[in-house]
Amino acid sequence: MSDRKKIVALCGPTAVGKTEYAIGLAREFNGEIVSCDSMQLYRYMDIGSAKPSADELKAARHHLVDEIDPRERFSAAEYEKRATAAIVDILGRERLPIIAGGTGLYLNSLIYEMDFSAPPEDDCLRASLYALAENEGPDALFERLKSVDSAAAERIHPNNIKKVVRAIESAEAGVRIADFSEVNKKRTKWDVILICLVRDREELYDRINRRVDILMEKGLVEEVRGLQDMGLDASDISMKGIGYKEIIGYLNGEYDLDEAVRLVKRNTRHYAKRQLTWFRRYDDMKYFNASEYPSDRLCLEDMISWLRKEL
RNA sequence: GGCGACAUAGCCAAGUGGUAAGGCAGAGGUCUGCAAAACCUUUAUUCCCCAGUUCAAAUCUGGGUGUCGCCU
Repeated sequence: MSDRKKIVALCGPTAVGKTEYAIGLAREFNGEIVSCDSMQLYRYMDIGSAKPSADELKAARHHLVDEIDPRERFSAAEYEKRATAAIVDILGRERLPIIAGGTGLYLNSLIYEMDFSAPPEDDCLRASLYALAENEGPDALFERLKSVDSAAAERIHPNNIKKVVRAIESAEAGVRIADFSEVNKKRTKWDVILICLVRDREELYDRINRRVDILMEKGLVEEVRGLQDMGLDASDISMKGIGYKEIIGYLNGEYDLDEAVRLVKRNTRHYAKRQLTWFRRYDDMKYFNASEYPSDRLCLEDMISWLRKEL
């Protein structure tokens, strides 16, 4: 049909088993994996982010894993740039890019033309806006948003201070942030075939709970201690990741280790649920429920044969 | 066997005569430069059971059942 190239995106909630499936697809279709994961990007954060193992990284070429120093500030805009470069590179070598991961906003930036031209963060202004919310309440901050961008005020909840601040910051610099619902132009460089791997909720939650226990056995606490020794603390973006922020709380003496583990499990379950909500926005998503197959191998085979027809 | 306390949603729990707080878990959702973030919505026609008092009972009375504690 069109001369646009087809690429694949394998998404799904955390702990569903994406890594293994993505490698399976990469092997079958001469592909390379472009990670779409806001935490696996960071170096030194191997255990908590459930990064692919050394063997898995060898089994297929991975991009955007282990690329960023956790002390750096990263953003969706930055991801979009790097991932686009990786995809162009892979296509240039006549191989299939397979986007794999669960970070919805990042994925979205590769499917749709998102306008990241809005001004970047202004720390000084942000600090004063947060201070305003702190001292005079979220409503005072919200009034300011109304005066500079009434359309944004229509769709942002007054309590969502982070978003209100961003909208004010952008509007006062001259660019009103766009409404997500208006982002409907697909990217012109490629067509993304969307696949979502899911499992029955109960099974997924069970996998999450078990995975957290495994991360603990692998030495998550030691990993976090090491990151603290590197100078990282709760204020770093990378340390907002699930598994990191809770262990930091434990190391700071806010609660005991059992409580930290309970929080990691709970927050991971909540996260998986939010991811599933996000993916529902894509009408053209093809779902594979691994719980409906007797084995992962058979599910992967089914996925491969479906994809073969699509490519 | 005796005495006492308690019994409210999957869990924790407030409520001592005026029509069931809150938290957690669960479910649904929002999303344009921190996204594993941030935020929103939602969950008991009924308070262990039976009878009684009252205009009105989760709240008071009697009986039953159960749990826990203490004593023998």
